[in-house]
Amino acid sequence: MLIIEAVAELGREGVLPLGIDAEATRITVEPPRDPQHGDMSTNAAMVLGKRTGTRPRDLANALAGKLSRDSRVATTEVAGPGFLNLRLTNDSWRRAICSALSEGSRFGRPNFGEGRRVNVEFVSANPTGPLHVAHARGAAFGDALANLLAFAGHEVTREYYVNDGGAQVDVLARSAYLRYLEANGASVEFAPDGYPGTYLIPVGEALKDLYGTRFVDRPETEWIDRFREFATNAMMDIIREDLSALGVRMDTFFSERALYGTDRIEAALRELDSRGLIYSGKLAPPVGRAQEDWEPRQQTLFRSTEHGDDVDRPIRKSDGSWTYFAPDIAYHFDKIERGFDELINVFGFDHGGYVKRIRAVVDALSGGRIPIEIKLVQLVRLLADGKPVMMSKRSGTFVTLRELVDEVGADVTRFVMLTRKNDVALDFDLEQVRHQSRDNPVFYVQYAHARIQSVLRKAGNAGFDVNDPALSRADLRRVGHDAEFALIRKVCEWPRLLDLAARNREPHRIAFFLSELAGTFHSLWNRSKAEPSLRFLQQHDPEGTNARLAVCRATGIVISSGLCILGVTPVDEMR
RNA sequence: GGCCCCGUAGCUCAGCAGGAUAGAGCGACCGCCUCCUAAGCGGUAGGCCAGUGGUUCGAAUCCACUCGGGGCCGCCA
Repeated sequence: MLIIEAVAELGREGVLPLGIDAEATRITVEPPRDPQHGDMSTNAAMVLGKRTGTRPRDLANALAGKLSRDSRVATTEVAGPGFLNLRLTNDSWRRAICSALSEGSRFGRPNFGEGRRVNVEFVSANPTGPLHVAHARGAAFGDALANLLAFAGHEVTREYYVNDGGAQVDVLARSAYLRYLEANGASVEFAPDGYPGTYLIPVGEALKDLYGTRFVDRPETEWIDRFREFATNAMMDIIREDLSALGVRMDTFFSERALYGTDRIEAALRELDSRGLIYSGKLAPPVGRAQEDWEPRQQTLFRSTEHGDDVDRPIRKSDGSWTYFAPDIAYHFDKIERGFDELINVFGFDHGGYVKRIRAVVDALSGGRIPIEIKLVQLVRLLADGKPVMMSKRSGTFVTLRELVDEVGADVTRFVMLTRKNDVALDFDLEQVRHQSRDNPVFYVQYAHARIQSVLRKAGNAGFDVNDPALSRADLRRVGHDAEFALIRKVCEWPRLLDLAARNREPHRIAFFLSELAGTFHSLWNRSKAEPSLRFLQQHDPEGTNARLAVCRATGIVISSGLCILGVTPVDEMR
């Protein structure tokens, strides 16, 4: 927050004459948990007192003397072991609202990204079928994180790694072949590891339209390449549509298959080899698990233990072919070569075992220069009538992203998916979001925004100028009630919250904050029923109305930009 | 056996780059619509922050261990 910055600087200035290093990093200036303690609180005296051997309370008093001369500081108070509590003048708060109005959707934007290029890889589901509910969480999280980082000044690339090179797409091709035979009138039976989902039926029909009976009863070698490519493309079309239904648009789809036969994999391995990280050897059998059938085999290994992994990882099978890990190495090498300053991967929790080796690869290939963060997204349980909805991929009846979005809408899906930190399991209660009530956090926030828009519409119709430039000139001395200041203070928390959310890669904080802000707004709204002086629109008092409209609009700006970061549409009215 | 996540009010969860008396919603109880959307709001009750040690002026927050719950791990991707 601007005010925090200002106070922090003042704090340093105030401390300097006392001969203390201003770069003391453990000094914090933040709003205290208990508002009774003022608007801002700093532990500076306690931290510095320790260093200099001065009594914290004496230091705090000295600081208070300096700070109380600033025009923005209303009162200072030394409390507890040496906290210095500041109360800002009402004008400081009013100025913050004005700056919110003049900055509009840029209000609160942290700029620590400084144009750094960040690659956010997310979803990256195998192209073997439609996206399901867990992917929806990864998509909502990854996209919101990308928005958040972009908002904080990063140059963000959203990327999807298409695993179209492994055995699973052969299985897909065979399943598509069965549907193709079916379209040609045969009766078929799926292998236990096949993909029996009905989404391949149209693919089989399309293949029949394309090839007629040409590949019926022909050996696999004749059709597998064509069928794999056709089916994979069809699946990626479905996945793109699924993402689009959720409002997610990728910048890049990176094909694993495209790495093969181009020397890309070999080049990445040469790079590792040049760093002495490739060797031929045998892995020890895993401890503590059934190992009767363990046969040590000679294979090519990556010395990932040099970079923090628990064991070295195979990159060639004993028959000389690549493991799935080999193209992963090449893929991350490619990202590094594309010049990103930072990599972020969003994985499902079932990929927790790959975190260390991916980190090791990036660390090794970039010589430790490119930071990579891997965010694991925990599982989602859908609840209907308070009971988990059964999701079975095997039977082909798993709940798809599309079904969920069709049922509750993209906005609800995204918001609810972001009401938990990424690494905590999430219960998605279908019943809850069907109700338009306080239970439904999406509704609650949307409702606040709709009320704000409604007020502004009515004000506009009544002849008030509700454009931001006009409102930013409002005389905010006309607002001063506690309930109004509660809202103003909440709005002013936005920049600090954004900064924390972006630095910690925690978009869920925005969802929680918006709920709180909406609550503060609804509270003021209802106070006005008992106290008509709090009502926004008052025809007989145009100047006061302008001032209250300014606060109202500032709240709307924050809700709107918060929702946009989450990828949720701010609505103007409830229907 | 190893690794990852979690354990905070009856329930669902915030808070965790250490800070003062631990917060919110739901549920329970008591209230509030001649007035911009009551699809809402106010109030009351409710806690050994799993446990034990450690670091610190100060720990729900950091570290170690223990106990509980969930998940992942073998040239399958």
